[in-house]
Amino acid sequence: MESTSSNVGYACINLSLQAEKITTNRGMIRKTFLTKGIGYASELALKNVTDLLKIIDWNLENGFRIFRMSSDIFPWASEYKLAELPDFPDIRATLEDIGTRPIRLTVHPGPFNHLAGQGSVLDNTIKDLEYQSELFDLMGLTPSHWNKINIHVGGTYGDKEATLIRFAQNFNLLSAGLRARLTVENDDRVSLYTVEDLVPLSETIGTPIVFDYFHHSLNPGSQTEEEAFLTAYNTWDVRPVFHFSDSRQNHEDSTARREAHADWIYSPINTYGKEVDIMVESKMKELSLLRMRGITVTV
DNA sequence: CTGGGTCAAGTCCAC
DNA sequence: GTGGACTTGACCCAG
Repeated sequence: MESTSSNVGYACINLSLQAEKITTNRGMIRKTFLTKGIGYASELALKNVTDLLKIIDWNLENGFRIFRMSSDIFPWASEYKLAELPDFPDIRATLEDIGTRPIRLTVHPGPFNHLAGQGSVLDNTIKDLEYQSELFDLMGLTPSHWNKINIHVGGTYGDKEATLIRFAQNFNLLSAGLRARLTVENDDRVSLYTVEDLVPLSETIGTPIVFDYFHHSLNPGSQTEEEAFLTAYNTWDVRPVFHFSDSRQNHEDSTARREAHADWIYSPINTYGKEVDIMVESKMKELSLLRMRGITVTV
């Protein structure tokens, strides 16, 4: 459901509720899945979805109107169809309930998704992404970039441009709903993709670019932050979602990897006069946003 | 009940 | 060449 002004949200985990065992990350290792099968997967999925609704309602009560869902709500989702789960009727009813809430939901599927990949890598990617899209369908949400399914290109295979062309070709293998939801994000390492690198892809397949401020700072290419921000901004057909985090190395632990995210947020977020939604990626989750409130509002 | 070892997936990179 | 990291550590079991 669309809201009319900029929002700030966080990803996957609510630390306040996690302390009360309210979580959407219940899963199992392979051995357990092989022993217990989809009956147990169904049980965990129902608990995850039930808790997802609780987290969403907590968000609304606390003024958070955008949230990134975990990609692991359904354990071993690639191994069955959702409708096969014994608890599917309850799961579906809960997802429908979630779909009525006035909050912008997004997902960021795992780093194993490589749409430019080949063979089983590509097959697994399509399966995973389609399942994420099906979740939004079950929530009754019309396919659009409002509920983005955001991924990285995931690798260059030794040839950045050829890989983007393969990504664009494989994009045509996806369902219409998934194509309407997919977005791509700039990478944090210089061997991978800057915002500028992703522009031709975006122009070819109409997929908006998610601008990640921190990744840009580590891999700016030839653009300033403002230029990359505006380049990405102009690829969107709804209000963008951009990612923000601070550097752990600069703010908390000088020995940390340069790509590591800080626990908290220290810097103001410059949105260059534009209305955008901000997905904050900090280890302290909603706590960092509560602490940030009133200090760094420059939207 | 907890600490430690282990855990689906692909790619890149530091060691 | 191995292991860690990635959008998020969680699961399992021996003790």
